[in-house]
Amino acid sequence: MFEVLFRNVADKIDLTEEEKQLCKSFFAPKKLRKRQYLLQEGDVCKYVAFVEKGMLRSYTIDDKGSEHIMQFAFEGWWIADNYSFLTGEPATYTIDALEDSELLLLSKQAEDQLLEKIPKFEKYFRLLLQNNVIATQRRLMSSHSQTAEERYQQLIDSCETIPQRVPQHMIASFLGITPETLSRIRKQMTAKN
Amino acid sequence: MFEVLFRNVADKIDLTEEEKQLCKSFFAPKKLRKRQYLLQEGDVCKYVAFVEKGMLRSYTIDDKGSEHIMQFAFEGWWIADNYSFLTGEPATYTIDALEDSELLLLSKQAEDQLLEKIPKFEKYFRLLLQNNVIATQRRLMSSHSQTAEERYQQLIDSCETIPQRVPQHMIASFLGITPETLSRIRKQMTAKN
DNA sequence: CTTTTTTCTTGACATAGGTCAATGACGACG
DNA sequence: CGTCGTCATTGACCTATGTCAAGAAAAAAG
Repeated sequence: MFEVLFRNVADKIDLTEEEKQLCKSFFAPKKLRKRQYLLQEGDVCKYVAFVEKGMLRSYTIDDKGSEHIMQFAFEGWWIADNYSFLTGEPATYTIDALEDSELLLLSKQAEDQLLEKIPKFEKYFRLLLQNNVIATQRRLMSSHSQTAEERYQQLIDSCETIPQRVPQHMIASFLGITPETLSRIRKQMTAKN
Repeated sequence: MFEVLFRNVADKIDLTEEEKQLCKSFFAPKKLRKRQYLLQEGDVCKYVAFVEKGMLRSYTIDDKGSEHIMQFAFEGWWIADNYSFLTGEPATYTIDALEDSELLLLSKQAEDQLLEKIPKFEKYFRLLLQNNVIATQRRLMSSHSQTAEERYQQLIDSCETIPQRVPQHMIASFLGITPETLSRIRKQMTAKN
């Protein structure tokens, strides 16, 4: 526990040994079995979760009942319903585990204290958020300017392991297309090469 | 100058009078005429800009030469090519003024100093970024789950003044549809009521 | 005002991707 | 090792939105 987190933190800020020890006290470890929920739509998101092991996803369900995956969170990623966490409003996202997972949970309180005791974390979270904005904006622009095939190609280029760890229909959902369409795209793509 | 900025900052953090004075020194005021560029694709984004007056937009141009608007920035909003600003890589976005505008520019250096001298600003920027993530994620999920008509309706509901200040084809571009489609959608919508 | 440029509308047609339904392929589990 | 649920594939057809081209209308420029 905490190895992945500290490696991740070290990329952005430097922590002393004491700070690391202190830091640990703010997190609550939690294990999740595959298919278990971390957060259900309508509940308040009380934690941001850091993934030490395994993987989760967050998704919304629209009026017609279809799922739309917002995020996959692999080892070393954070996941939460940011809006619900920030405001205390009911969550619009559902979060569940795609594999057996080990998490570090940070409550709002704990986050406040962490930031107060180790202000460097302000910078850490700021940088995280910055990268998140950049990535989400890119995804949006891709949605507006590229075909489904192009987006799929880019996704697997940028993360080769995804097809091995995530069922195809979830990749489709992440890309904003139907499983049928993704299946056809893949067929075409293999035909090409 | 600075009225809009300080009002905006005050929503998120409290500044003393001295801090405000100090703060001012980090910003460079700049006026932009309508249609003038703040940033061109390929140049490095050296500033984040706060809009005191007027409005800007940021957009990308795809391989086929079509524009895709990422953001409109009205009074009280920030705008930049975050990735380019963060990394010093050439910008993928272009930013220009849709109206005569007054800006406050913050360079990377100035930002670093601002954060160092008035650490409260870490929190301010963190909250800004958080809202930005939330909004961009919503837009992405809308793109994946809603029709063009629904997205247009929501946009004008959430910002009634937009159609008055922004040409229709730019709203279309922001929504990720063609001007023709938006024109047809509007026709249908007036037919309904 | 008149001219020019930009923006918006409309029609005819094309196409990417969605929908529905059936079938096959697997892996998990009793 | 059979059965059940999940996942992927495929076909036939449908629909939202894109493309191209031509005008009309509005706004900016002279």
